[in-house]
Amino acid sequence: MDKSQVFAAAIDLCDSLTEEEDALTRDMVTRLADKWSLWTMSVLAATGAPLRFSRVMEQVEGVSQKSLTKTLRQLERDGLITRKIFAEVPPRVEYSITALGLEMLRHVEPFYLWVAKNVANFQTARADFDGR
Amino acid sequence: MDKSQVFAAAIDLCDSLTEEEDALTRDMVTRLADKWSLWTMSVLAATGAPLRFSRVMEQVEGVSQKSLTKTLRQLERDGLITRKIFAEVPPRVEYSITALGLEMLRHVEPFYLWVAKNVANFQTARADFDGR
DNA sequence: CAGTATCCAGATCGATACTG
DNA sequence: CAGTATCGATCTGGATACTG
Repeated sequence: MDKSQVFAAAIDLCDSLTEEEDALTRDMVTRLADKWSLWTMSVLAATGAPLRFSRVMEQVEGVSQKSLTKTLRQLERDGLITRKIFAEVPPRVEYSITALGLEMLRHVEPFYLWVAKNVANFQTARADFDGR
Repeated sequence: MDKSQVFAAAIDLCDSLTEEEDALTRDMVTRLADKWSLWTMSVLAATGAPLRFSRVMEQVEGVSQKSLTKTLRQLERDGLITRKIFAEVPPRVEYSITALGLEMLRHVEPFYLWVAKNVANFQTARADFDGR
């Protein structure tokens, strides 16, 4: 197997991006890692229907109101979810996953599953490393 | 299409993990997103041969010595790269990608390519959002 | 050469309190 | 109900200086 071919396509593609596009790509990858984005998206996808702010907050256990608000705004800004406001009293706001958001989840899932499946490998690697 | 099936496997798998395993899984996903890990791994993979610290630093443009050291240690700890020290003066240290590291890159690549290909979608989404 | 040590700026996130 | 505002602890990463 030729190691140099792994990720080569990604590197080539990366080189073809402008600085701005590259920064945005990084940004999207980074989004994966922040504490609540992926979880929030998966809740909206799993529900398959619009969800109010408070329902999302219930399902994303442990998130603070502030962090959830920020997470939802970022996801909305990037076109991964939609936010619909109803002019009612008390106010109602509904969040839904978009087609782009679903696409993103689909492309993340294989990687995520692989990591979870290999969790034992990482545990032993760390044990070996720490016990040296 | 049934939205509720997207990412469902990941959620199920996630539920089956212990708290410790779940934390580790998050950790690995987070590793992806930090500023230099993916880039560093892709450099080692693309080279396909052991690389000295200073060579890695040249190719991962913009990384500081401190950040590169930290990145390399984390990757080593997780079994994604190896670090070989030669008892010479001046000291020589060589880094290589592992099979596990290559596997990880292979599972990340599709997602990464998808993001890069959709960079225009994200740009217009942001432009729409900001101009409202 | 390949780090370590120290300092510092900025971002992140939770807790808490307040509001249209 | 769905936020915003503020504070503080914690983390991240860069710059700089020093060392086996």
